[in-house]
Amino acid sequence: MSRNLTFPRPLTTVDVVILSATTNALEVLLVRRPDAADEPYPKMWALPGGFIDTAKDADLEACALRKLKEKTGVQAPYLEQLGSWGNAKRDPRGWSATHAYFALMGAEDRSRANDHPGSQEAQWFKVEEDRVKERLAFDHGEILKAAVQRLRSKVAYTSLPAFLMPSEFTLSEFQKMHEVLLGRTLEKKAFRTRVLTSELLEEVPRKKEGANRPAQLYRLKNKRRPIFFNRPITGSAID
Amino acid sequence: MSRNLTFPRPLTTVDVVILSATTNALEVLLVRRPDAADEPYPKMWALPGGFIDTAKDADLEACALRKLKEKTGVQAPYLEQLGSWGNAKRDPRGWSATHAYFALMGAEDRSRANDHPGSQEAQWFKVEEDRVKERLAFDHGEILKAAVQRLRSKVAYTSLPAFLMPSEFTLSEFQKMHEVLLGRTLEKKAFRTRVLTSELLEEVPRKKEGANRPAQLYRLKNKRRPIFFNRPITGSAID
DNA sequence: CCAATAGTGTCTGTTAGACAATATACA
DNA sequence: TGTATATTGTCTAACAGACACTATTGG
Repeated sequence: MSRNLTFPRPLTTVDVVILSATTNALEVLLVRRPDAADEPYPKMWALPGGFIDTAKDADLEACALRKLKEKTGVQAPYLEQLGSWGNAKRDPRGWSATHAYFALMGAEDRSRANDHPGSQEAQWFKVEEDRVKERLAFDHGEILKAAVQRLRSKVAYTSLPAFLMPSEFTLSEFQKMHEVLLGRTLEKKAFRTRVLTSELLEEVPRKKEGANRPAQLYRLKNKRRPIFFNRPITGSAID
Repeated sequence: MSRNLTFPRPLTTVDVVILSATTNALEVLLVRRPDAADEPYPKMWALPGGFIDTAKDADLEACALRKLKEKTGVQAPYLEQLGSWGNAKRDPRGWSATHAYFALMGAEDRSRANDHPGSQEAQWFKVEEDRVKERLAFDHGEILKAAVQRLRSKVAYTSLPAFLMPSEFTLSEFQKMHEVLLGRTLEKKAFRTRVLTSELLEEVPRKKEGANRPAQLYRLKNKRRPIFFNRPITGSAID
């Protein structure tokens, strides 16, 4: 069957869609492609990623984490395998396949990423709908789109938005994050009941003060695993 | 950054977890590894799959479909990307990564697969819990487990079980399929209401006769896309 | 009539959606 | 007190879970 090792091997990369959010918008971290004659898509913006280092990377996830760390200095954000894309045309150098991951980064990690002295020019781009304004290298636009769609669809039935929050936050801030991701307002009471009756958050003995009634601060009970709700929250009907 | 093309390229394969079901159990199609000196895991059972043919395969999914067709003769079953597995140890020949897919095959396609004169010994194995009795080649046991878990978790909130049914079936048979996959009985009324109020099925003008009241036969409205329910069906509570 | 399976009626419990009402800060 | 935001109360609708009941076939 497989007169195996003689098959030409596809180029293999790992790319990471690193997402974070301001109070207004979802953002993605992109890096600029090198400007060299032998590099495809020179100077264009692209997802952080690149070839697997078979000497350093024990497995695919380790490779994704390495790239994440190199670009942002962040060790352990929420990380999920997104899918893989491979075909004959996506890379002008030949048949190539990429293993894509997506990472969510809270406010503290986001600032750390901003301070990180990367070897490559890197910048946060606002995500509108499911794309950035720039045309990206390779099929990275498509991969970004898949990541954003995955995140958006999971917002309705998981606690993923929690991984985009700072370490302490109010319920209103948490609701606002959901609304930014969904692009739609949510019903306050339904949101609060849902969140508070789940085992997602715990109170911290502090309030956020302002020119109004202070708001209870909460933090995540489990910084690693998302929780799954068994009914979606959608705000108004989708029809 | 990437002094790229000089990196050693991992071995790259595509594997397919082909699932079908009898009225009693979920089953998976496995093939026997060749018995040759230069082949790893000789004579062991493994998932159908193998190297990408960069000349023939336009993309990863085309490669998965090609392997599916080669092993079963089936053209277009339900096919979904499952994930990728890659590390230094899974293949003794070196750093390797596989892109895994999973396919669901209805009764007719299942018989067609049985009749298909494959180039390699192939056989259906009963899946118990989330494994087969045999130890599989490579990390295929782990990949199978992921496929079965994905299928099982989707049973509760999608119409995936429909893709394991024959082209016409009764609601009782459909319910039984759910029960086989979940390993738990379901409440008849809740099941029927859920299915019938969705847009999943349409009646065919025929009944299934037996030594009892004849049952209405139904068929899938859309043979390609699953539908998503917005509440899970679980039978008894999960606690 | 009996056995067996198909199919329905109806009540309860949970939780999202809508929206009004109340609470607590600062200025 | 007024303004702003936090927090709660309450009613409704949708739908799963439980379980009893009726329907329709062959033997």
